[in-house]
Amino acid sequence: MAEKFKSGFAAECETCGSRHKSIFCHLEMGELASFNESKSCMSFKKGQIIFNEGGHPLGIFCVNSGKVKLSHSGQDGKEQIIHMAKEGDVLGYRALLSAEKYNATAVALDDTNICFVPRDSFFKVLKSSHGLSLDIIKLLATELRKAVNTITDLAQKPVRERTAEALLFLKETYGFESDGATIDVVLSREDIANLVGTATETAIRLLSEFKNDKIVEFIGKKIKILDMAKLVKTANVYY
Amino acid sequence: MAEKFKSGFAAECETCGSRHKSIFCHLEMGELASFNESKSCMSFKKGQIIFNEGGHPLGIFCVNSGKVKLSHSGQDGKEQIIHMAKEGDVLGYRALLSAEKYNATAVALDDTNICFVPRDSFFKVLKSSHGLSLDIIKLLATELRKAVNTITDLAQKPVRERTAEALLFLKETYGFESDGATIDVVLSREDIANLVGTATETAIRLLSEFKNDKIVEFIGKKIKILDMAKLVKTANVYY
DNA sequence: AAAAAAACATGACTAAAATCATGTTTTCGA
DNA sequence: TCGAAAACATGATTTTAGTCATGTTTTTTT
Repeated sequence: MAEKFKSGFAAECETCGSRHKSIFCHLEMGELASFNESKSCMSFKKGQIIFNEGGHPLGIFCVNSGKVKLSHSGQDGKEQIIHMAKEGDVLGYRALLSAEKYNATAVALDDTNICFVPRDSFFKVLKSSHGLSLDIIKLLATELRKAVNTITDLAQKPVRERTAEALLFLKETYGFESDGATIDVVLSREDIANLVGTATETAIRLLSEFKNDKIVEFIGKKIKILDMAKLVKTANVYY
Repeated sequence: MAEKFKSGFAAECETCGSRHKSIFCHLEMGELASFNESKSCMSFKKGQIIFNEGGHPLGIFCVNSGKVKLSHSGQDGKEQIIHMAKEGDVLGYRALLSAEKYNATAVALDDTNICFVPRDSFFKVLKSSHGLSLDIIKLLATELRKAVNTITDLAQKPVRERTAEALLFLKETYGFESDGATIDVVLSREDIANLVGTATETAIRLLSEFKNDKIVEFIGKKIKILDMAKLVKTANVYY
């Protein structure tokens, strides 16, 4: 039993708080027990790689706490951030479900606690639980809509608007700190550029402009939104 | 019985040739019968709308013959083509499965024959067939990977490369005519631009350049690939 | 604490692609 | 079959964003 607490954080899947925010929220206790028996818990320090693009998926990763960026490598190795994960998110399921290699690399942005559920366990439960299948279908279908919207944005919106949109996205994903205005995530300018799909210098310049326009303020490495209305207008979205 | 042949083309789902190319290829005869009873067959002339972005999905569309473009409307109504469908493809399932409105508009590019399977029928079979769920999961997961690759391309590759890539994509999707070189689809330059994610004039110019470079030739409204190796190189892909 | 390495910032320049303008060709409907 | 509309084409210009260069600040490492 003691082995389950290797990293000193995880209890049982049955009582895991993150579960209720995840695709496993509808699982029954018996099904969870199957996960619990086979799962292993891991801690990743900021910057550590959770899995690598091109690798073979051996299971799924349930984020218990922390933040994770998922990025896909383009032409000359330039990375494109395609997802930002937080507590309750499950990672690595897409590759597993389509029986492909990982199409993205997952890197911890924070110290992050993750439970790993091996492939066989996951598929065993998936095969027995039609409800889980339907939930996964819903998740994938929703992700696909988001991806299509991102495609249209990239094809049609100028970098300035997309940069503003990225800040709104980060706010939606990670929320504000207790001051109700500072986005609760630390990213380098390069990460922001890779999320927006632009050059690092351009992202830096645009964020500086937003600062001059009193739309945002930099609090250490974090970004505080001073004028949400103006940010939304800059992003050119109905928000 | 005669009602089933309204449009003079469709027989029974059980004997439908398109089925084997579709997500329904693993369905059993009993399950197909359920589709067959409730389905209705429709014909669309070139340019007709099959369903509209923003509309509520009432069922799924199985393409029996013909070609369909799926496009998502951006900011000022500029359309972004997000999928090109052909015989065996199923349309409208994403919105239905995520219980959302259509996120794209489907337009026939050719005279197209389509079977419509109403929502309830589809879900009835989906609920009873775990195999179908797993096939749909696989389909969605694969579509999601493709979408992520498109996102990276749009963010990182120049228009010239993406235009060449679009031609390769069209070749993959619709194949060649009997001459083994002419892509078997008719698209306007505007459509190609909306597929690439660029201005119509830019698409026109680049295609003219490809013609001057002896990479392609225009045969009426169709595009003939003269130098595949050069096209692949222009697209900057390992093909 | 000093040195090295990232990360951030900004200016100057270049290249890419959009926009605007105009003309020609093709397609389609009356 | 004629006229209008749509599609195609191409030149000129402008805008946008990328690249290159250099300097400063912040972090990290020794």
